[in-house]
Amino acid sequence: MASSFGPLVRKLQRLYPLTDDERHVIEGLCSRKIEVPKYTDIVQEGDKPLNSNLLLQGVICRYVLMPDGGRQIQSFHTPGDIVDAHSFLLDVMDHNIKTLTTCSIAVIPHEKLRAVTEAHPGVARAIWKDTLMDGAIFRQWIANVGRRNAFQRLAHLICEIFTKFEVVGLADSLTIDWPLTQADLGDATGLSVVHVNRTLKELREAKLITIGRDKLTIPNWDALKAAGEFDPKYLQLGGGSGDARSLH
Amino acid sequence: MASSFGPLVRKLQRLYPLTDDERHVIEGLCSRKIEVPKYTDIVQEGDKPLNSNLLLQGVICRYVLMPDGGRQIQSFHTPGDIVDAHSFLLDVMDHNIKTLTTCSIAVIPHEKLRAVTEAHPGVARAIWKDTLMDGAIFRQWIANVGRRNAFQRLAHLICEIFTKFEVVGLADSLTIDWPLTQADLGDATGLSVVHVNRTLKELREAKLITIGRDKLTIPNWDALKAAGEFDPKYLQLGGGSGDARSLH
DNA sequence: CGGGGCGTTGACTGAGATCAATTATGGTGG
DNA sequence: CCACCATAATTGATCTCAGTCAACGCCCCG
Repeated sequence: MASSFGPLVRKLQRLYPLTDDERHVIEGLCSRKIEVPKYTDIVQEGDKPLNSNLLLQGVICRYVLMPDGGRQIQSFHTPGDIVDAHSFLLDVMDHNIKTLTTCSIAVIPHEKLRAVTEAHPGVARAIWKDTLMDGAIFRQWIANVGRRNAFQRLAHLICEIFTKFEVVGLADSLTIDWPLTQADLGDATGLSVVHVNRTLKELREAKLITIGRDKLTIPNWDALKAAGEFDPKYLQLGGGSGDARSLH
Repeated sequence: MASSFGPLVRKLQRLYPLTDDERHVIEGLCSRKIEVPKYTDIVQEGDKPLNSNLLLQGVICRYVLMPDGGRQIQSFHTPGDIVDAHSFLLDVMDHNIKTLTTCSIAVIPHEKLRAVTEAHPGVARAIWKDTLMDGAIFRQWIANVGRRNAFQRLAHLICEIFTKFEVVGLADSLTIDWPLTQADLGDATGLSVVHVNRTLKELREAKLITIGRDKLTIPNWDALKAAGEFDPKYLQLGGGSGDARSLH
């Protein structure tokens, strides 16, 4: 029934009941569509953007560079995510955003966002809720990096990514297209590349994952979930009003 | 001029221009005021709150408990913070919130929040922006825990706390009332208590901090800031329309 | 077919955890 | 006012997980 709508409407109505009117308003937010090649920064620290970016296709990460040259990835994003919704209200970017694959992106001017959220409290609330969910994921990452060992951290992160893929229909049963290098994984979990490599090997040997030719397979979801202490509650997949497909 | 308003209005108008009307509406959000003793959980994981809590006085932390009994603190809060604004839109709590001192708290019913944000887009935007700033702090913490060593982590955290205190007038020149135990610091930075102790000693020996009798003094702000790579940009103290006191 | 990025492995090092005492510190009841 | 107890801070000794350094293999792409 909602198949004529784009990924943002599909996502938001999973979070929040939307009227037909609101659905059309959201669909009209996008001003133009752009294609962005792999490994391209779309926003950089210090920028004062006038648009937000809705990811339509591909995978994107958010990261900061440390003074010593290190990098910390703070989140990954899948289609339907407004990767920098917060730039609507926070004027200067405190991090960078980069594509990890070729991406298709819809550009949403802040002035449109302003007009629409002013006129439609329901739409404002839906997008607000979306930004709050990002916050919930950030909090999880703090705990992941602060209190889990390498094995658990990677298991948890892989669970999160897989789930995000699955929700937007990018999982083929037990496997997904894997967009990350081991360096990316290290920068996301606060580990060195070498240690990521060794820990992935352990995960493979424990039969929790299979990696081959840009594909990742999770043969035993429950085992990986347990290893990473992964509880998808924080991803807020339960509530909302969308077609509540049961996951896993 | 705004002295007749409470800490929330003072904070929000620092973030966002507010009309007189909006100021009064915000002031009217609070339904009742409660006093909460030290070390008391005010919200717990799994709760489905019907109210949000505005901190009027005292210090509060947000934390999760890990399966192995460990604890990860995810944020600290000072007066003017709505410590669980997100519970307005995310129905189930994925973490706990606890007082670290005796606290005075204003309870804001979600239904009031709903009515007010629906009728006043400016108020909605101000509170939304506030939740986005929390998100910015979470992101900083990911980087702090993921990519800095013990010395830097503690320096950074102490800078953040001191700044938050200063903004709401809780700093007496170079010193503040220090509400944290070393265990708290460890749980916030992902370090063990023992190592926190040793690292604080280093910070003392480097003349970056002084701790005595529940007071913390920062004799050399610039040095501590440099040690923690602290850049207050993410706290969004610059913009807004409040009386822009220059800090430091 | 050569070079650069990424993955893999080994050897060594080190920051920070863990274990175990000991010493403040502060609150409480007699 | 003091004995007592719990909590927090401090210190030493030892261990370990993860970082660093270095080399090598693989594979894709020009």
